[in-house]
Amino acid sequence: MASAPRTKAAIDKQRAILDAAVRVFARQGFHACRVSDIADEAGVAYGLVYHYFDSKDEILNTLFRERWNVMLATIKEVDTEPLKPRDKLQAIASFIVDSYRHDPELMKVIIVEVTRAANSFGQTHLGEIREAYLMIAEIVTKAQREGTFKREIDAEFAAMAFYGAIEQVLTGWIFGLLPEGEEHFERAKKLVVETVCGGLQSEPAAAK
Amino acid sequence: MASAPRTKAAIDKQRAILDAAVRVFARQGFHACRVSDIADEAGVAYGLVYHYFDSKDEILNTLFRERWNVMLATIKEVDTEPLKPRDKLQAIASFIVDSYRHDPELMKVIIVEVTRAANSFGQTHLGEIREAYLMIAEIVTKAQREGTFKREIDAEFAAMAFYGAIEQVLTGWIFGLLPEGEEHFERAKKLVVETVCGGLQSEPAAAK
Amino acid sequence: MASAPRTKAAIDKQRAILDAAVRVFARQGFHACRVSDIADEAGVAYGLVYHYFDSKDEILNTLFRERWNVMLATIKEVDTEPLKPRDKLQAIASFIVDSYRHDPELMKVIIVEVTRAANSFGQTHLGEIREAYLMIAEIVTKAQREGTFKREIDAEFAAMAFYGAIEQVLTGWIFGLLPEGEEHFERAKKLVVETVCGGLQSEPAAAK
Amino acid sequence: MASAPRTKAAIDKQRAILDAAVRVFARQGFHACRVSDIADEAGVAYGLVYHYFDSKDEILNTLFRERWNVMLATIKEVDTEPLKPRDKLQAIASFIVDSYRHDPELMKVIIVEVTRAANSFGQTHLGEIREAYLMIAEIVTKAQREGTFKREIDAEFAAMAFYGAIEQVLTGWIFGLLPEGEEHFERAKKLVVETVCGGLQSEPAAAK
DNA sequence: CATGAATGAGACTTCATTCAT
DNA sequence: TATGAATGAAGTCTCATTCAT
Repeated sequence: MASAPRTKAAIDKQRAILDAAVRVFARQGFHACRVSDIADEAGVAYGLVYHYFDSKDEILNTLFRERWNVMLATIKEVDTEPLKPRDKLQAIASFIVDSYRHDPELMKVIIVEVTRAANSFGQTHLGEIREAYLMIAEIVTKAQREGTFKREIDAEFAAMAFYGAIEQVLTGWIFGLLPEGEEHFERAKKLVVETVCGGLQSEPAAAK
Repeated sequence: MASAPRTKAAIDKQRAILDAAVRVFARQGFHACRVSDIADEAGVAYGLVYHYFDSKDEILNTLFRERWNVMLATIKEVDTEPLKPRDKLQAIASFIVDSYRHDPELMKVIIVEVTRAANSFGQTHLGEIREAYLMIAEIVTKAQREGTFKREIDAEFAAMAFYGAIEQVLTGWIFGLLPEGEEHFERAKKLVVETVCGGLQSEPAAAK
Repeated sequence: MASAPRTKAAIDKQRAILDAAVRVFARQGFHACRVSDIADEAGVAYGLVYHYFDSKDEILNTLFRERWNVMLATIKEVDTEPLKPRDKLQAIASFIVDSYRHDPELMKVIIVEVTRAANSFGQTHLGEIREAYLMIAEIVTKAQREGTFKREIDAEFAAMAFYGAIEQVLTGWIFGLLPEGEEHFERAKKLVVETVCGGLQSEPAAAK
Repeated sequence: MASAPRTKAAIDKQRAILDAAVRVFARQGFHACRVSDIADEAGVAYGLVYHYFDSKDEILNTLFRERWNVMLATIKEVDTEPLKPRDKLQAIASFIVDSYRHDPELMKVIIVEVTRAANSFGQTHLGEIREAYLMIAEIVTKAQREGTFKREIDAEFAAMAFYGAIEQVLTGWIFGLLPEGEEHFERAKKLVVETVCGGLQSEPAAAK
């Protein structure tokens, strides 16, 4: 960080810049926006952005880390609770959907600019991203050991499928391909877990 | 297109540029690479790229359309065949995985630069992308009508989850998070369908 | 000056800033360093630098004038003393070398940033710099009148050669091209005068 | 170099940029001028400067090397000729003065921006600069071995004094402190050698 | 006196695109 | 078709200076 803010007011300014960056990144995309757009959106002078951040990159890195750390902490906490595997996945799915509900622009930025950006920020945060996948895989592994989940589906693979399904639903909202709104968010939480855990097939068919 | 190639040699040149672009986009990312990088990779003069393409954007657009049209055609064809819904999804999953197996760089480019790029190419190709989702959803809808698939999971939603699961597996390969290789590709085809159609839960648990 | 310091403590602060500036200018060069570097080096707040100085330029100007005035005073004094011309030049050479010995960083700054900076500070201080040359030339002129020095070498020219020889020796030390240390400093004082006054040629050859 | 020019016309353009840079650097100083000033002076588009050079720095580096290599070659050649030591130094002094006469702006740039720039370009070209000093010192060393020059003055030291005397004369011209013109140039060539080799003192005085 | 946040002009550099040959 | 020189708009980052407290 270019300069650690010392006063309360300074911290607020830094926050304002980060929040403005979310809006601008979400609206225009990281590459298409200019640092001056962020400054304008935040209502601060151009130079102040560089007073608090070393570069445009660092702003996105900061945004990603802030949110991803919450996610990692959540998954970690969920895993320690006495829940059934499916409920653990349900809690994670709910958290991610709620993250989107709470701040869709931030999640858009994270998904569009980081978790799929194999040549730029995704690479930078590979370790942190992988950590989330591994923790989910761990939940699956435990479920397989206790017999709740099928053993023939590799845990790491299952984790990717699960996470991918959720992220794609968010992508659907982001692109305007799926309907948004309270009820849809709640429904999505259930459905994604029902899909990945219960499967799309009806019971009789599955019982084939 | 800047200039439709007439001669055989010209068509080859254009192809060489497209193929070079795939490698360069995959290696450096669309934004990070320069048009001169593509020319160098293709072994042609800088200006020639502009003889065959109007812009850097058009190169990516062309690459995407070429591949996506094949995908759309495949899904369309699959849907007309007398297959069980799950086998249709299996065929689609196989096609996508094979696409990656056949040309991982191209698929990397499509996933990283287009299907998740909500502010740039993703927006440009939104119609085509949606078309694929809708066709998959249509398969699900029919399956639900005939009772093979559960009706409580919205077809469009199911389509997104299905597609997202596959794309995430490809993303795992792209990022080096999942192991690649013939056997893994084959296994992935089965597992993704087993996960989404059959569910992660073991029968007894599901039967609960 | 931005604000003439009144209290003893204030004077010390201003001195600390000047001393810090010498170190920073010597280490990074005037252009490459930032005002904040000076503040950091001095251990004072950024803004305080501007409390004592109007600009970054003024700091260097102050440093130069402080030292150059001592030099001018010294030359002036030397000239009034009842010394032989060569001894006068010897005294000047000694003063300059001692200046370097006493504060090599300051002399580095003066030579590198001022006396050769034809487009910036050198131009600003042209009058003062010329004054030194003229006083040396005056010594030579008198020596020529009294017959101690050859008349065929223009006094002004001789002054430049003399001063240039010394400054180049200092440059050699600054660049690490000539060995430093007490004995070298002492030796340099003698040699530069011996070179310029006595000449490099051995007597027989000169007597040719 | 950013791009090696291939055609005759391209080489001319590159030359035009270098020549323009000399004028601009000499007039405003390296730091004070902008790349656009160089482009304007050369009558080319801004971007073309970067087509031929990687950076503003590289332009100066190129200018320095071009000239300095000629100097090194000249000194080397002079040293191989069957001349008396003093005549060798005379040849070198003449070459430097002629360099100034031929292209005073280039010499100004080299002296002001490189040979005394201990923190930037001087450091970059330290090796090449030292090489010149060493070759001159070598001439002195040989002269001392054969008895032409006094042995009590270290050769390296003498080389610095000699070179410094010349450079200071050029500096005098650059600053407008010494009169320029054909006759002065010719006179300077002789005087600098007479000063450094013969000494300022008149014979009787030297015969002390 | 002292602090460091705030400002914004300015410069380098990049690179997509055009053009003359 | 083919080449690569030429163009210039645009964006990031720097940093001297100002200002509110």
